[in-house]
Amino acid sequence: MEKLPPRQETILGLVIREYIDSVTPVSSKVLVDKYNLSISTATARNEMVALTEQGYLRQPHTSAGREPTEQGYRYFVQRIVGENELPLAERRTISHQFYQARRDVDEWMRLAASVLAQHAHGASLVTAPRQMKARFKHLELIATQGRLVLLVLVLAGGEVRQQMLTLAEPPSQESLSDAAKQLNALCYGLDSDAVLGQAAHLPTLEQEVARLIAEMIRKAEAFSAGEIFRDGVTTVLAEPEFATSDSARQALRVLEERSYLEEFLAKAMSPNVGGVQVVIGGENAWEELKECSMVLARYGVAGYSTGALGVLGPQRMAYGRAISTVRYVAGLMSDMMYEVYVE
Amino acid sequence: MEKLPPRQETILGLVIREYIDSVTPVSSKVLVDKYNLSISTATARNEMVALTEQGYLRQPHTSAGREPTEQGYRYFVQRIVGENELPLAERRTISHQFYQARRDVDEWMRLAASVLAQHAHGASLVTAPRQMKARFKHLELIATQGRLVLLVLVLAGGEVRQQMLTLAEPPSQESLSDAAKQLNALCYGLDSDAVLGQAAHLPTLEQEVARLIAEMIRKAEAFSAGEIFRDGVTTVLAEPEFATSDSARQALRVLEERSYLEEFLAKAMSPNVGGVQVVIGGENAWEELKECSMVLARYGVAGYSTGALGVLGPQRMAYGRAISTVRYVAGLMSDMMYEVYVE
DNA sequence: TTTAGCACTCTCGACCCGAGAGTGCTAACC
DNA sequence: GGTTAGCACTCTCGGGTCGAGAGTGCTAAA
Repeated sequence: MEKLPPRQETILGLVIREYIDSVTPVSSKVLVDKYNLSISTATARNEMVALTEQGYLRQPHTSAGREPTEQGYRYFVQRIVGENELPLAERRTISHQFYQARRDVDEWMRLAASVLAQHAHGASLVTAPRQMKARFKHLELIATQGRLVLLVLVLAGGEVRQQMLTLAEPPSQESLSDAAKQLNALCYGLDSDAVLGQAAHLPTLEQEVARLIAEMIRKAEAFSAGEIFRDGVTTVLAEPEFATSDSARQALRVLEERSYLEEFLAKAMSPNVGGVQVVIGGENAWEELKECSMVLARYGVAGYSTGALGVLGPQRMAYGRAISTVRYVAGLMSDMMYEVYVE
Repeated sequence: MEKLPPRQETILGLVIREYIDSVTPVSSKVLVDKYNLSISTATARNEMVALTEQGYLRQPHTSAGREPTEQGYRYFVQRIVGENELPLAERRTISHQFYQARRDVDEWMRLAASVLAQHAHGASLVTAPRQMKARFKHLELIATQGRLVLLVLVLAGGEVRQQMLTLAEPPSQESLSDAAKQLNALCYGLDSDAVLGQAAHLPTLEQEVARLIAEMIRKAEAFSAGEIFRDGVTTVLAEPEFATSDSARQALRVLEERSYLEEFLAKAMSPNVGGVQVVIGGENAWEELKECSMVLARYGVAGYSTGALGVLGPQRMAYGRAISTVRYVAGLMSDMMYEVYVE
């Protein structure tokens, strides 16, 4: 993306800022008046014509003001907003919140979603981390009623998975504990294949459990069964862009449908500016996100266990805020996960 | 609610059915034509006047058709829809889906939400079950990095909770295992107070863990940290009632905000027709739900571990379907939980 | 008690119109 | 050459009008 002449850049930036504020096409008059430009409206108009011809601005109709195009936003994000950090006060608040929740593993992602929604002013989403290479950490077998057994599997990294298991006959808790003990000793630190390898030379009960475990580990690698946390959906729906419920519904569908989101986040994985990826208007590939933008980042420990988090808003979202918030929260989450991750 | 004369009841039922279909005020003409009534439009009109005077129907404006009032829906639900069950074929499909997921405890609620949304044609919500009287079942202490310890607590009923714990100095996995073993033996089946009682005469590490456990158990009783599963939100937003995003947002807010929902479900706990509760138009108490109705039920094992599930839709939802679906799914979930629940 | 007939009412969409905002262009100016 | 004042032109938006159509309530007859 070529660099624009300084004055055009200034004007583009101001048009975008003003548009984000007012959500109405920006006229040359308000631009000059509101921002005390030392040029006349006619000059501003000339520059705006140039920007329109180059595709950075658009007129909804003749004799209306200008509004930014996707290309305009992209230039804005890449060249104008810059790499500013979140204000110290906000960073303090956020890190304090995470500090207070540091013990409650279940709470981390919920908190991340809430913080993102609040500080980036958008709908946030946070996926539970997925194990790149899941490994066995600990197993617990618990007798319930009759022939049903509850299998609790802890993976390296602390992820917990549960499954039911039906045996041929009611087991005693002792026999289960023994089996668990043996498997714990045998499988510690192993991956899915290795666990399966162990299964071969084991008694039936242990063998059955081992097979099940191997499958659970594989599943954990393939898909995060963990949920997707959301917050601030209502807030973002209040934005005038979503006044017609049709576009609201489209945006929501993306947030709701898991498969969709997975695909999307996969594509958005490739790291960009400081690890933060900005997707504007679905980048022509996502019909549903035509009117939206997303600011995304991955978090976690690279190569082991990572998830994605981000913010969705209308195209005219406050990119600066959003980018720095997403970057900061992703960093915090990564740090916390690093501490828990077991070598 | 008094019983209406048979013909009025018929007409009320038909008006509601037709309104649910067409979402436009129902005129005497379409009523007589479409349902082959053996009365004239004038007679139908007379009855409709009577129903309007009694508050079961309403005219949006003079010389428009009639639409049902909340009172009308309520009569419809209580007297007309009856207690019909879901068709066998659908019951089979559903129970088969649950059967396939029977092992995957994590999947149950997600599945319930999906089934409800699909079969009852509304936005569904399912809260994770909450322990009425949570008791200790099993504890696992896992060393991570440095002084951090991951505490995995399994409660009676299979609910799993995780917490981090920071010790004064890095522990060995053996010392942790020993502590866990001792506490498991000591605390099995105990409630929060009893666990706290045990804490007094224990070495520091065990004592600290025991206190933490007691607190976690108490928390589990007070609030379901477990999430709320939703499905079909997008579908219900497509309904014409929610065309203006304002009312859509109001309805969504109820679905999004946890505290809201908790309060709501608490109120809706009192059992009603076959354990299923129908809340129409927020029953004058819930401003946000003015345009919506909900069909709710509790599931789980009474007195031990229960959650709530239900469907939210526009006031003109298909009550018959919704009620039978909710009842059936709640029943299935309860059965499955009963099997897992450990006496 | 039911029904045919009819006058009456109200909504809804189409259309028109004028005010106002904002532009693009031209010509003068620095 | 870049900048600016002036001006004609264009398009939207809100309000008002109007006629068609739908549906009612009422009356009187069956």
